[in-house]
Parts: sequence; structure tokens; C-alpha cells
Amino acid sequence: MVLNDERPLSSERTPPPERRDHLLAVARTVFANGGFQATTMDEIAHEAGFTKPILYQYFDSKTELYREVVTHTADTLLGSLRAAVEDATTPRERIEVSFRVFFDMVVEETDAFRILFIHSHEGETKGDLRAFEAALVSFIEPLIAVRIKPDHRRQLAAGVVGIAEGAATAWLIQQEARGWPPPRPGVAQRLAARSATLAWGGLRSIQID
Amino acid sequence: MVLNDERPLSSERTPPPERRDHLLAVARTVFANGGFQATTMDEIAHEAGFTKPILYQYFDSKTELYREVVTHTADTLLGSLRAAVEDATTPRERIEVSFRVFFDMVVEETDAFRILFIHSHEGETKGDLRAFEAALVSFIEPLIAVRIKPDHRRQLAAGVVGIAEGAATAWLIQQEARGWPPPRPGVAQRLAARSATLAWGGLRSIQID
DNA sequence: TGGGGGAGCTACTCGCGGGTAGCCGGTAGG
DNA sequence: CCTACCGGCTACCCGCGAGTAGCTCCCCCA
Repeated sequence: MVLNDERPLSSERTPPPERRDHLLAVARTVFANGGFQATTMDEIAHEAGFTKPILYQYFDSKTELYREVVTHTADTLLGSLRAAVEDATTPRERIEVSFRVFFDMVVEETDAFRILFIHSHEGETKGDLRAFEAALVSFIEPLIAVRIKPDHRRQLAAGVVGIAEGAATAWLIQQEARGWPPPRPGVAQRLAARSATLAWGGLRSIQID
Repeated sequence: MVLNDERPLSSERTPPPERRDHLLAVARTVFANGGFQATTMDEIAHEAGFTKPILYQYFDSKTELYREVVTHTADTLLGSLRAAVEDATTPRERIEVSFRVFFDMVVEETDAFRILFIHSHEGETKGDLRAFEAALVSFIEPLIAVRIKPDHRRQLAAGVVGIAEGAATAWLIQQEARGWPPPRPGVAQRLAARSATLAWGGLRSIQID
């Protein structure tokens, strides 16, 4: 319950409005490194240059904070995907552009994806993650133009999402093993192009049923 | 430090030797339902008809127990895969039989796979899981006969594994949502055949680089 | 029928970390 | 220069669950 009269606040570090975003960003990084359980609120607060009570001014609980991190990432990706597909015309183009958007984000927002794919989720955080995966599959589903049974289409969509996740996970783990060097330029394009070829080639060979 | 002189032990429920296996099996089910964190040792012990101290006679710690569950499953799957591929002759056959083995086990040993794919692995348990995924990718890698760069081959292998995991996860979640009905007969074949088609078709369209 | 032994259980300790009460110091205003 | 206010921090509480000490009761044997 902060009434927030705007006093000048002379030598302030980060004024409250931006502070929330800052805290979210820090939380994202710390969660990315350690996962949900292993990360403590003290750790996040300290990393952000504050202490726990401040954190609790902005977020009701650890779970809440984590969910916000996850859903923010998920929403961002899904938004980008939808926007990108708008501009594409052919089915193949839609698949390719989707992979491009996906891997661009994996490479540029690595922390976010480490949370989504490397650490998995139990308990309170499980639901959001499943919803995200389901949303990805549902996004891909209508892009599959073959005339097949709904459950077959859904399975193929899950497979295509799996291709992306598999390649992304492998890349993330490799990067981690190498101590997070700066990503080689063009790596996102390469990952996307190869995955798209695999997926598209696979989809082309599906028989109508 | 049990010296285990073999006295008859008349009206024993489960004699120590089998008891360990029993406990492992129960642990697998309970972990499958709740994941690592949410499951307590009390819960496992009680579910097995005993109490905590007994559990600690066979396993040094919760983490140890969990790791044993995970590696047992992983080893079983990898063993079956290796055996199955022996008998196959053509590359396509090897891919197909691998998917068959994989989905057979997903459908028949559902609990094991819920642990591997649906639940979380942070901290201590993370390493084993990653090793398992890496082993799967490494298993698929040599089955890809195209002449391409090593990193490209590895990425494709990760993609193929992703197809399997994506389809498996989707099926598991669907089963859970439906309250774990008995799997429809032939579902493993269907999942395997469709996934194999997707993967094989995709691999066929890869360009040599 | 009494005694000894051991398997298994009850009931505890202890550390950890999420969440919070209440103090403290600095700044601004008189 | 003194005082009042308030942002932020220190220091605490509390529940939970992993791991364990030690009791109990049952079974076997004398």
C-alpha cells in the first residue's frame, strides 16, 4: 500500500516504478542459474542490491514472483510468434518464420529459456509451464495443412515443438558447458533453418488418414 | 551395516532382499505422482507399508533414492534401445524400431516416464537427467546416415529425440488429464509409427553440407 | 513361563528458508 | 540545531521435512 507522492528523491538509486522491473529481471537471471527450489529470496534481493523485505513489497510470495517471470517469457514468445506468422503467406514460410522467432529468442534471451526448458517445474509452477507448452503445440497445430485426424495433427504438432525444444535444449546445455561464451553470430539462423528443414521434410511425408 | 544371517523369519511380509526392490518400485510411483520436492520420505515409506527408518536402511538419502529410480529407468530404456537396434538392418528400420521401443516403454512403464519427462530436476537430480538426454541424443546420432557436419548431425539427433519426447509428453499429459484410463490398445504402435514417419521424412530432406 | 534379542516404530533434533515485526539512521522542514 | 517521518534493514519466527536415537513389543528358545 504505497501512496507514492512524487517527491524528488534526490540521490535515489532506482525509483520504485522501475524497481519492480529491475527486480523481475534480476529474479529471472538468478532463477535461470539455480532453478526455483535452489534459489532463495535473500539471494535475489541481494543480487538486486536490496534486501528481502523490499522484494516482498513488490511480490506477494516466491511462487508469485516465479510465475510472473515464467508467464512474462511465455507471453512474449507467443506474441512474437503470432505477429511473425501474420506476415507469412505459404505454409512452409509460416513454419520457417516460427522457428526463426523461436531460436532468435533462445539465443538472445537465454536466461528466459533456461528457466523454461532446462529447469522443469513441480508443484505450483507446473501448471504455467504446461499451459505454455500446450500453447506452443496449439500454435503449431493449425500450421499443419495436411488433412489428417485431429489427434494425429496434435501429435505431429507436439513433435514439431519437440524438434525446437530438443535443439534449443541441446544448444543451451552446450553453451553452459562452455561457460556461456557469446553466441556465435548466425547461430540462431542456423538452428532455425536446420530445424525447419527437419520439420518440413517430416510433415511433407505424412500420409492423409 | 546389516550382517544378515539368514534365519527363517517365519511370518515375514517381504524379506529384506525383495524389500529393496519393492521400496524402489513404490518410490517410483510416488515420485511419479508428486515429483521430487513435493514427495516426502514419510509418504514413500507409508505407501510401502513401513516407516521412514526402514527406508533409510536401504537408501542413504532421499536424493540417492531418487537418483537410483531415475538411472534405473534410463538404463533400462537405453539397454532396450541398443538391443533392438542390433536386429535391425536398414537405417530406416533402426529409426522405426527405436521409436517402437521408446513408446512401448512410455505406455507400459508410464510412471517411469512421468518422472523423466513431466517432472522437474533441479540441483542434485539435474545431472542424471541431462546425462540421460545426452545419452539418447548420442544413441540417435550414429543412426543418421547423411554425410553432414558433426554439429549438424548432433542437432538433428536432438531434434529426433525431441520428436519422441514431445509426443510422449503430450500423450502423458493427456492421459493424466483423463484420469489415467488404461491405454488404448495399439497406442504405442500408432505413436511410434507417426513419429518415425515425421522423423524419417525430415531426415530424408536434409541436404549434405 | 520367563528372558534375551532384534526388527521396526515413535518421537525427537536440527537446519533451512519463506515471510514479517519492529528498529535505525538519514533527510527535510521548522 | 532539533525533531518527526519513513525507507530500508536487521533480526526474528515458524513450519516443514530430512535424518536419527532410543524404546517397545514380539518371537524364539530355554
